[in-house]
Amino acid sequence: MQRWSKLFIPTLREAPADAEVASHKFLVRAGYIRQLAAGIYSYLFLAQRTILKITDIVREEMNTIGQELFLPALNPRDVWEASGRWDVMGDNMFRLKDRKGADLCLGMTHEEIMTDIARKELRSYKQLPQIWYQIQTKFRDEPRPKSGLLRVRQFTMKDSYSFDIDRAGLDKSFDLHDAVYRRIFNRCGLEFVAVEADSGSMGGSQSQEFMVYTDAGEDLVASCAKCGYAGNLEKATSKLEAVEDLPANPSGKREKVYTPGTKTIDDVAAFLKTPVNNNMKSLAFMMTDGTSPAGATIHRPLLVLMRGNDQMNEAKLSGAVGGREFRPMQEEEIVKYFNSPAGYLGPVGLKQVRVVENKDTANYVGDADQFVVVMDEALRGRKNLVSGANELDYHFTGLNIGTDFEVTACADLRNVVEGEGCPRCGEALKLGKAVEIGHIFKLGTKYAESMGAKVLDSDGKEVTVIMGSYGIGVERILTACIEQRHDENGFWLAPSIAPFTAVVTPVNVKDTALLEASEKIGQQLEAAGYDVLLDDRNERPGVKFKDADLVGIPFRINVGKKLAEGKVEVVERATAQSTEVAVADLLTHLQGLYNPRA
RNA sequence: CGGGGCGUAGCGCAGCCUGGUAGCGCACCUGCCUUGGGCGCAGGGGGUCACAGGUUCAAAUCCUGUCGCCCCGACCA
Repeated sequence: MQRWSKLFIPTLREAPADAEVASHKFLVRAGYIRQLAAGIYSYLFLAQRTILKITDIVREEMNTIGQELFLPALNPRDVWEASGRWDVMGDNMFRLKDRKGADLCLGMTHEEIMTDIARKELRSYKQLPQIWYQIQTKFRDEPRPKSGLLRVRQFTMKDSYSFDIDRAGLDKSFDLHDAVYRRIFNRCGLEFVAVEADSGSMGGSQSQEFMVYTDAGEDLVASCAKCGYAGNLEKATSKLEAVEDLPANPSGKREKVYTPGTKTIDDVAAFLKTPVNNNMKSLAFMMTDGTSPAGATIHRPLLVLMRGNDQMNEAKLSGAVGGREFRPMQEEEIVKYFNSPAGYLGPVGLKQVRVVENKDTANYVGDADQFVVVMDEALRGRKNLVSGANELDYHFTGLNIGTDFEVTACADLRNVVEGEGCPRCGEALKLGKAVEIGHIFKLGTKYAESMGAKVLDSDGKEVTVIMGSYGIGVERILTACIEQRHDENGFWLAPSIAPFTAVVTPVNVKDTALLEASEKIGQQLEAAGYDVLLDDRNERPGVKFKDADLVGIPFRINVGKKLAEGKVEVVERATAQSTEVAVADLLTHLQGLYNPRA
């Protein structure tokens, strides 16, 4: 049992002016954290206690499927060069030199180090599968740290890596993590959703994020309350209502129409008196596409075709062009490639690349001025569309795919809009901001291949091991809990991760009967497995109640004037519900609310 | 990296425009008082005014530069 009067719990009446989100304000006010620099925080006593409780849960659950290691945060350059990520990580990686001038970095994640161990030590399929995990500090030089502990430059991550001999093994390792993650987040008292996610340039085949809905979040998630479908906006799709096509032009062919001063889709639709979704929006980008024989980066024009009132998702486009980088065209580039001012662009008459499929991504074959044209799925099968004619003040009507223009590829590119139908069951989708607290995905052979992690299979043949990568942001569990469980006075953590499960509050410590009874109660609860904080400070009751409400402890036991009748008061922080309980019944009563030994 | 804002006591802020003794609330220390929702009274401690340079008899205040922090955007394995 700890005595508040002896502890360092620096609570504040006011939040620092630079705190915006609830978790940040309360973590500072409740004396959990103090900032050292942008995105770098010291964890004080209460924070450290809850983080240890969280990692205890993580460790306990992870031990059911894997083995804990502890790997260096300080990494030599060559390991990261072996995977190719020394360059890829760019400014996001902290880099330093040792006294001999050798390059080192601080680990952002540990695929490289784990794979390095695997390639040096694993020899046979008989040693597989393996699941190795660690709980370690990670360093990322975020361009913009923000929102307290939500986006920081130094944080704790549980990261694990699976090594399997085949796809089926990887599927199993993935499913094991999925199940364990659900248990971990449930035990921490989080309401979360598992969502389909974009695997990005990691090249994974399946990727799932664990998200907590909160306005403090930076991701957008679409989910279906009926069937449970959920997807990151970068991945989510929806059932779209069919759009009625316009009738064909009387000529049966496309027609060029004079549309003076109509630079936006809405202008064109209004001018032609056609629904916006019968218009095709043309978005022009410049894309990098490999290097020329001379070593120069090739820049290639990229045209994206969307329905008139759809928004394009950049992550989806990135996937559609094999992860190549792109940016919007500048005005003079538009004129150069389209021979037309912006506002009247369209796909008709553009020179296009040929596509040669290889095993990973499409190869574009053609001169550097030849276009890649990617069309959104929502346009597939549509007829008699309207689009710019690549000429000032003119648009085409009656455009048909295959007749009037070709596309290089067709892909899902649009952002789902709230209220659209769930792709599985048709129910209206909900869209909300969310924080990512965990991510599991199938890496495949990306690192094992580039770094040469191979074993012999049962036929004596050398095969590359298949990997998965699985992360949990430890501090984000804490912040997400606070975002989910707070009011104007403070927050309440789940008893499993709260720094203390109960605070015993003698209303007046000068009254020795109250203090002694409180101590006795505290000892009794400790014996039953509760972490008890005794608020023995010589403060007025109001001060103690305010502090207790602030710091996240789920239960409070008030020891006051009713003690004369043998009664104390149990207050549940989450509901503010207060119950008078005879001291003799206190333990049973509390166990009914939460039993640490259960 | 682009845009905006802010740096004055532990926290929240005023003072700066119009240069002249550095202030307020909370917190902290001492004493008294009080004890069921941040109580009251009296006394007290604490600030190189982010840093550097300049202007001036005199700079928290005006000028220049630098650093730091926050917000929006870009970015984000």
